[in-house]
Amino acid sequence: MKRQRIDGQETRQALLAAAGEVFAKKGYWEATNADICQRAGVNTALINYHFGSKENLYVESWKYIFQKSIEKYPADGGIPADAPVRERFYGQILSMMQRIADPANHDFDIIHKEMANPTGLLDEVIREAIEPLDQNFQSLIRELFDKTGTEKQVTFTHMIIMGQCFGPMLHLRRAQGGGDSPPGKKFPPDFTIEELARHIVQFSLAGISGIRKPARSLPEAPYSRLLRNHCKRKP
Amino acid sequence: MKRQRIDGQETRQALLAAAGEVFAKKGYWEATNADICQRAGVNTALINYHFGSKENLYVESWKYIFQKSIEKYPADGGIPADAPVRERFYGQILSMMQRIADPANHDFDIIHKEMANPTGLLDEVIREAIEPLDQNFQSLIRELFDKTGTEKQVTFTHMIIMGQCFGPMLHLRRAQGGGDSPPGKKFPPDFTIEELARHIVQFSLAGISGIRKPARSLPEAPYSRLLRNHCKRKP
Amino acid sequence: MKRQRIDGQETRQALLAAAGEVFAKKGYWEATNADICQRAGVNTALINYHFGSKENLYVESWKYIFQKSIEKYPADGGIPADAPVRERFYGQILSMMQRIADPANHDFDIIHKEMANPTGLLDEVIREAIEPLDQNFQSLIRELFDKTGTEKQVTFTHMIIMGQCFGPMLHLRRAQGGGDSPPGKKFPPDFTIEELARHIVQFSLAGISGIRKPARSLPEAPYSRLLRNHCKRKP
Amino acid sequence: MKRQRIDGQETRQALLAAAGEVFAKKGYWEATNADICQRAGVNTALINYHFGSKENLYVESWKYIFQKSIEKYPADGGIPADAPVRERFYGQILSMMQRIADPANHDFDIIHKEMANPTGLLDEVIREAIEPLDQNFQSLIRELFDKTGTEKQVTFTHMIIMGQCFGPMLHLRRAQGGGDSPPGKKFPPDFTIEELARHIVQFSLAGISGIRKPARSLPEAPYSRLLRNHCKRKP
DNA sequence: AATGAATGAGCCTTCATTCAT
DNA sequence: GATGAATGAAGGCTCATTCAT
Repeated sequence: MKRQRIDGQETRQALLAAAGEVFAKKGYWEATNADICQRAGVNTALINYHFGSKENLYVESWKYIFQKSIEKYPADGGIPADAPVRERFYGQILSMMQRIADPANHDFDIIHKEMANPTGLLDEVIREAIEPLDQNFQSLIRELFDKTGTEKQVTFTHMIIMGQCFGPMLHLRRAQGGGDSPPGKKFPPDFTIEELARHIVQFSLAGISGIRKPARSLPEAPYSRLLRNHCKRKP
Repeated sequence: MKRQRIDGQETRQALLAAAGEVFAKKGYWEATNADICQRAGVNTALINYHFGSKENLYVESWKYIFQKSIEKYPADGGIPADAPVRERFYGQILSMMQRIADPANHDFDIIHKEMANPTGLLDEVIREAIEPLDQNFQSLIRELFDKTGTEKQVTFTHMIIMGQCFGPMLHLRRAQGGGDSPPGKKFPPDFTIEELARHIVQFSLAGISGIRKPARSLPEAPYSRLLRNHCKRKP
Repeated sequence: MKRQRIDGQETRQALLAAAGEVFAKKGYWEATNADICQRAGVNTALINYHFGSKENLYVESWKYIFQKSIEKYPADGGIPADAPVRERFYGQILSMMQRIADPANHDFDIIHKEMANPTGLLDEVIREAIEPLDQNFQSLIRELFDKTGTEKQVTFTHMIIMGQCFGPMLHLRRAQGGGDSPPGKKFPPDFTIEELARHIVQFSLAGISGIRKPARSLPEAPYSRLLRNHCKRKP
Repeated sequence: MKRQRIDGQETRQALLAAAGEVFAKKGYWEATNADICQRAGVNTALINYHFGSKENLYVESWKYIFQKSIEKYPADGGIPADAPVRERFYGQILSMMQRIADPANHDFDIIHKEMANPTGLLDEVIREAIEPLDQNFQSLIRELFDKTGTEKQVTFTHMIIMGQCFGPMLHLRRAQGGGDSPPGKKFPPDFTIEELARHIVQFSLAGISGIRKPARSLPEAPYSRLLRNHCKRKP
């Protein structure tokens, strides 16, 4: 009993969506073709028929779900381009966090797994997708520095603000994922993404100000000198 | 031709170390016993002889490399307990980042992989190892708030400062791992861990001040109202 | 080069039959999947494809060969239900012995191996299959006692008549299996199953009569008293 | 820390005894050298040191436990050679059954496993041990026939009386072995070996009489003719 | 386009046996 | 005589992929 369709598009899409979910949940290596096809309700052989290989499906499915994800949560968070910079800053941060936090979205889960356990298969496609967003965000930070920051300060600040956004989201995703993994005491019992985003914005605006005109320069002495200095970077 | 050793401890340690490297590089599922034993230069069956199973080796090897790691980089960063709080803050952050950045250390790589793709095997042992450090750090942040912060503010701040530290380190580890041009395109060409740590401290101290007495409350209007509000939290 | 079949049933049956033979010959633990698949002429992985596991194949194959066996030798031996009890007695005994003796049948070999070396995997399925036959036979014995026997006498008699049937069959199976000179040194050179069955019936009918009205009670004295009395039964 | 002994005899015996128990419980293939040595409290390598191989240990251990067994329960059951034949008959049967039923004895368990699942390793040694007992018993049966029975009648009778003794013992051993395997409704709740032995003797004496002078010849007609006649014996 | 069957490579584990001490 | 460590050969099972239909 074959489920014959007009063309393969329906099957293709079912596979792309199912693959996104399974890859996001289990990662590339633990996910099996059988898993994916079962969830998609199609025959196992169709992955190779439509995509040629598991690797290809992996790439295609990430592109697919990332596109859906970015459509649902545009990068600017809906803030007009002529709004004050703080508003746009808040908009981008909130949008990013909402995109990650939405349990229906899986693109970030896969990115995270790729960072932890790279297959290398998504390197190029993720870079292409993320780079524009990244540069957008970085120029916004540069704007917040109001042309007073060095390049290095901007880069560092960019990196650590991204860390502020992603870090807590990892815990949130874990807490969402399995009902068993302890959310830990870290999460206040009643918090919203908006609240956290506002905390980050407030914290970071003050942080940037602190970088721009250090109230008191961070004391170099007396103990800091003692700190060991093991890892500079690979020669 | 049998390679006989004085006692099994030598082999045990070789396996623990090799396992740490391989698990850190490939993750639990991609790592094969053959990989590990080849790197340790021993017979495949010895994993089961010495540890009973791959799972057990995984747990034991993480405990082993974490202990080495924490010995090399003590949590306080060498700052005495009676030093000013800012010094101790810097000490903990630098120590944490150095511990992660050191290419000879693999404990964090495994933690990261566990967060992205949990096997569950390390849940208990990691929690036992990390919890004290975590609470130490959190009480330090509470101290920085000088009893003025709410519980939620402290928790949020803790979470995002951890994010500041880890976020950049993830990119650094990737840059170290692959043949990518070190220290990765994301990093300024002449950066050091100490420099970044100092940036984080300066940024965060200002951020905490900003949270404690907000210069101007973050503008709620007019655009913020437009922001969508999708994900609160699962009840 | 793939050997494609109309449907999997052909392969399934080939595996069930081959498994029956191999399990009967070697027992569960000595039998290897490779053995079975080689005999069935199929790929090793097909056991897991069709049955999920070696254990499952074991159970399914026993059910399969037992069904074939009982179809070939119905329990009543072809004697109508209204025939005299002695005829039905003979019928059941002969049928049972023929079923065991037939070199094409393997269900009893497996039962015997399970009794000697239980895997436990067939416990339920064998019990379900054997119980009705057993009760049938026991009620027949009760009928032969003509309501004069105690419950214990009936039970004992049932047990030892079964022993009469099985005991010789075990030797016969061994003689069939090995290159031993058939029908084995234990057997008269010109014996037939029917002849042995008739011997058992004649012997047992007399035995039952002897139990019902003991000609002379078995002498208790004088030596019997000397007999040691080690094993009563575990309390 | 080596447990040095004067000579290996102590270790040898410990291994022989432990091997007997383990082989009896698990059979040759499921029993592992590690099992046996653990129970004997000695090092794994000693099996090969003292016996050369697992196979050899198997043979030696059976000889060892059989000797112990036959010493404990002499074949004649303690009945003098000049006692009446019925007494001696009873003596041999009871002795045989007690030897099997004694939970401290394992020789029969191994014999049974060898019959069900022959390794072939014990063929010769068992035959040598059993043959004298067998011939003894057979000549006793011949005596009971009082020179009236044909050779075939004596052989058949011998075989089925052995079956009477062994059959019930198999159930008993199973019931003794694991507390979980259902003893089944077959066993009267309160029975003793002596009682059962007496039942067998009474039954068999009557049976032999029935063979010698059949009260009424077993009816050949009308149904017996219908009985199928599949398995004569292998050509 | 779609399916179920089939394949082969590879993984973790077990275990009798051997070796150096 | 005794020990702990080490070895290598399977064995059961998984899974991406291929093939005939």
